[in-house]
Amino acid sequence: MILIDYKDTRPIYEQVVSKFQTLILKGVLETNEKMPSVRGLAIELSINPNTIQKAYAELERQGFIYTVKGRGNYVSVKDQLIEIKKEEILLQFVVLMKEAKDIGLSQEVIIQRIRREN
Amino acid sequence: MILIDYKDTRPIYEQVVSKFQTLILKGVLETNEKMPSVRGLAIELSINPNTIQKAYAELERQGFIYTVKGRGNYVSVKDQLIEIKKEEILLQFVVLMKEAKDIGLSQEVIIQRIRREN
Amino acid sequence: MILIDYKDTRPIYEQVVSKFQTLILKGVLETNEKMPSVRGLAIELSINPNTIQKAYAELERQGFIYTVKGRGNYVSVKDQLIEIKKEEILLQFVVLMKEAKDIGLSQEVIIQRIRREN
Amino acid sequence: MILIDYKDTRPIYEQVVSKFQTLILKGVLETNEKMPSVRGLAIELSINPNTIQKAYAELERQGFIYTVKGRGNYVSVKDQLIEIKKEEILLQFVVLMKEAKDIGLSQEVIIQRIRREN
DNA sequence: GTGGTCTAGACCACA
DNA sequence: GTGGTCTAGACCACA
Repeated sequence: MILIDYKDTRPIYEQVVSKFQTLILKGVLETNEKMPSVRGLAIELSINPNTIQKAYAELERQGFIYTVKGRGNYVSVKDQLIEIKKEEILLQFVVLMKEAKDIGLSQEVIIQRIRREN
Repeated sequence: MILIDYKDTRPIYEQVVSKFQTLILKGVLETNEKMPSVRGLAIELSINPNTIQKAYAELERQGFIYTVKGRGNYVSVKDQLIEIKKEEILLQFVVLMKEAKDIGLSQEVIIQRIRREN
Repeated sequence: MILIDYKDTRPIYEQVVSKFQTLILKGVLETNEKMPSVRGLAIELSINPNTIQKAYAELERQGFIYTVKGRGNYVSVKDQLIEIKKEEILLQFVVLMKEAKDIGLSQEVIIQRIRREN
Repeated sequence: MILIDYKDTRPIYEQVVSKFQTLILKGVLETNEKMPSVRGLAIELSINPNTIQKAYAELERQGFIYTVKGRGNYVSVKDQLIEIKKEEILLQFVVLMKEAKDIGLSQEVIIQRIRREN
């Protein structure tokens, strides 16, 4: 389900976080579904359990999963997540647009390019 | 001219690089203008000369400045830099657009938002 | 595996870069093989870890190695490196040939000498 | 006669040395002709007399000029210089050829390329 | 353990 | 004065 890319420059725990975000947002993992156990996943990927633990803590902080003590981790309600994610991306567009303007790249050129590429 | 933000998670040398990139791209520092000396800037910002050195080496590698031994560092020809930067930003827009589509954020919603905010 | 030559006028970090380039290009170090650790090599050569760090950063920038945080440095895929290197050397031949012509050294004399020596 | 290129990465004195080598080898400056005075040239190029002094010392060491105390510097006998230079270049070819072989670039490919480019 | 960043401070080449 | 290199040593994130 998850593969670590050792040539990726990002730390492993960040890769794990990002992979699960995608799996959850795309619906591969469904609302309230159980996440793989920390230990089990660590063995499967041959990485340190601390690293998985850190990734899960981050996913919980971001609201993607919730923890039930003694039972494990579960996927949060998806619809709310998507709304949050959408806002984040819109914000990134606005920030990038500002950078673009600073170096004389006009809104219209960018909008044209976005339309062309998609 | 430059301020270090100790709450910023990025390393200091990276902040310095990024600040100067902006100053150069915005034209605050002009082509062939002398950069602050390594030692002078280090004292002004109360950071170690090695850290400035590292930032300047990176700026030189990226083509933003050029070094004359025994004389100092100078700002490179700006026009070429801007063209490179423009391409980079357009690429980021395309990447971001792809992410947006994956979670069902339509082109038109994004374009509307960009137009509204700017 | 690596020896520093203190009579060499080049800085130490450059010698280290150059030695590893050779080892990688010659195949002594193979694709995905682990590089010596920064600290370990520093102790072995009795030089400062920062100096090794600088050399490794340069090797990474040039595409010879890749870094996995918390794990170490690894040798990159070799084939691409060799193609780049070949082009560089051919370019150097052309430049040198031009210099030769400027002082009246003919193509044929050079080709003869190369053939004799090799 | 001589122009300093401040974007050149080489130190100024080295640029001066290299410019005069070319002028002498190409015959622009003839055998026994007087070299420009250290002070005069320093003023003309707006650089430090120490720098010119260093360049002339290097040219003398390499046999390109000779010094007459109280009179100035003079261009050496050209024919000998050319022979020395030719040997140097041939040596560089042999060294480069060795590098080429190490990465599997054959003599014949190089000779072909040299022939094609010239 | 492993690499990345940073400080304090020295010494060198070059101008 | 100016940048470049290096040492000694600390602290941090990551595994």
